[in-house]
Amino acid sequence: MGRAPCCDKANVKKGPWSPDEDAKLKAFIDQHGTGGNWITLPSKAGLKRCGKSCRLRWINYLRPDIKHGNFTEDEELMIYRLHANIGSRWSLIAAQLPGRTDNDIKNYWNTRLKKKLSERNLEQHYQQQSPASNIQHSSSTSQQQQHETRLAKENNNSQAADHSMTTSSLSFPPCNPPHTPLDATISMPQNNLISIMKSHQYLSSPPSLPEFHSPQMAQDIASPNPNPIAQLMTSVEQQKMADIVKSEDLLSAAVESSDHLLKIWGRQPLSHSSPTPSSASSGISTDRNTYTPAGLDRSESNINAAECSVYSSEEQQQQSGHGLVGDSDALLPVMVAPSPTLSIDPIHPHHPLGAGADDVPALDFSSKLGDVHVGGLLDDDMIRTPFGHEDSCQNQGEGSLLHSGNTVKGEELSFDREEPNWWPAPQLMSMQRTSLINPKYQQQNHEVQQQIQQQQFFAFEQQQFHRYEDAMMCPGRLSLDPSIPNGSYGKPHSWNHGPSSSCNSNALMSGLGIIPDYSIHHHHQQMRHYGPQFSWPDAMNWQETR
DNA sequence: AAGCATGGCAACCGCCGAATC
DNA sequence: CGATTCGGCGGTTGCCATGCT
Repeated sequence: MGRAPCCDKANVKKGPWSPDEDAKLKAFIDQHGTGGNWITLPSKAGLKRCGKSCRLRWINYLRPDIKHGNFTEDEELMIYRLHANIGSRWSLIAAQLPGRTDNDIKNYWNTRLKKKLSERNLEQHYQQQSPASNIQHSSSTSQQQQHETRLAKENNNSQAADHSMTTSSLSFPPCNPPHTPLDATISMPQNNLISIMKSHQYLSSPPSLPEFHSPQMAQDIASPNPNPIAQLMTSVEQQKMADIVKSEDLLSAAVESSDHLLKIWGRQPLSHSSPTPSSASSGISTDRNTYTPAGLDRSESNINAAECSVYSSEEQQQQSGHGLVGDSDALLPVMVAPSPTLSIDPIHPHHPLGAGADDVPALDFSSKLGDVHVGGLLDDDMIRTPFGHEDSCQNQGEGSLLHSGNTVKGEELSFDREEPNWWPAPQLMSMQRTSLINPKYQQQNHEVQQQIQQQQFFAFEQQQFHRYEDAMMCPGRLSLDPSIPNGSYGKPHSWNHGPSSSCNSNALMSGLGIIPDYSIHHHHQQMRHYGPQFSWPDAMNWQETR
C-alpha cells in the first residue's frame, strides 16, 4: 500500500489566502521550517489548506527572499534569452533570476514578453516581406512536390498540437523549401544571409555570391534527392554508419551520460516528446525531421531549444543523453544525441542571426561511458564573430567561439568519474564560466585556448564564411545524416555538429535554418566529394578523442 | 457613470518522476 | 513489484483592477 492521503480534499479551503492565513503560515515556517513535509504542515500550522497550497503560497509569495515588483530590463533580457534557449522551463529560468519565482516569470512572459515578442516579430515580418522571398522554384519535381505537401501537412499537424504561444510559434516569412534547386543566378530572399550580413559592419563591402565548390557539389545541390550525402554513400558505408550509431558503446555511453546528468539536474529530461512548438505561419514544417526556414532569427524560430538535439532515428531519441548549453549567464541542459556528434543550442536570442552564443560548455558524448569532454571556453573578446555584436551594445566584444580545438585530449579534460561531485548543479548554476572546467584542468585549458586562438582564428573565420555560403546556397544540404529518410531535411531542433564546429558557426547556421549535421563519416564523405572546401581542421583531433 | 474589454497575477489543476509502503 | 502518495512543474483558470467607450 502507499502512503496515507495527504489531506481531506473536502475540508480544505481553496481560493485566495487571507492575511490571517498568511501570517499563520509564515509564523509556522519561520519557527519550524517546512520540515520537509508540506502535507502535514497545514494541520500543524492550524491551517485548513492543502499542503500543496501551502507550499505554493510560501514559494510564490511569502518567502522572504521573493522579489516583488517590476522586472528590470536585465531580467527581461535574461528571460528572453533563456526562453529562447530552453523554452518554458520556468523553474530553470527562475533559477537564473534571484528572487523571482517560476510563477512570476511565467506570468510575466505570458502577459507581457510574449506579446512584445509577437509584435516585434510581426514588425519584422512585414519588413522582410518581398517578392523575392516567395521564390517559386521552377523545376519542381513531383518528388519535391510530395515533399512540400508532406511538409505542409506536418506543419498543420504540429500547429494543431501546439496550443501554447511561444517564441517558437511566432510567425515568420516564408522561405525556400529545403531542396529548392539553386543556381548562381537565383535571387535570394531579403532575409537571407547576405542581406543580413550587409547590414552588419563586418562586411565593409558585400561579398560576391558564392560559387559551388565543385561540379559534384552543384550536382548534388540540384539533385532531387534531399539527402545527397546519403545518396553518395555506398550501402556498405551506410551500414557502417548505422552500426556506429547503434553501437553498444555509444548507447551505453548515452544512457550513462543521461543518467548522470539527470542526477545532476535532478529533473526529468528536457522533453523531446512533447509537442514541439511549431512555426505558425512559416509554411514550413517544424517537425524535427524537417526543415527549418532559412533566415530566421533563432530567437523566433520554431525551434524549441529544449528539443535542440538531433536524432537520427527514433531509437537514438530513446537513447539520448544530455548536454549543457548556455552562455555566461545561463547554463542549461539540453538533449544531445548519443551519436558521435554534439548537439547544443548556442543561440543568443537577440542576435539578428540568432548567433553569438558565448561560453558554452560543450559536452561531447561521443566518447564512451560517460566521459564528458568539456569543451574549452574562450573568454569574451578573444574571438569575435564575423558579425560582431552590434545588435546588442551590451554584447560588444563578446562573441567568443567554442570549438573542440581547445578541448584537450579526452582523458585529460573529460569528466572525472572519480570525482562526480565537483560539478553539481547548484554550484554549476552560480559558477562563473571560467570555473566550469574542473580547476585542475583550467590552466591547461587556458593554454590550449591561447594556442587555438592564435592558430585558428583566421582559418576558422574563413571556413565559417564558406559554411555560410554553403548554407545559404542550399539550406538543408548540410543535414547529412544518412539514416534520415528521404525528405528529412535538417533537424530543426538540433545542431548536430562535429566536435570542432564552433557554437557561433552553428548558431549562425541554425539561425539560418541550416542544421549542420556533421559526423566524421559525413565529413569524410564531404571531403571526398566536395573537396577541401569542406576541410575541417579539427576533424582528426576529434577522431583521436573518440 | 455604467458596462464591457483587457491585463495582471494568484491560485488551481493535472501530470510525472521519485519516494514510500 | 505494484499501488499509492509526495513534491515539483508547466499550463490554465478565474478573480480583480484598470482602461476604454
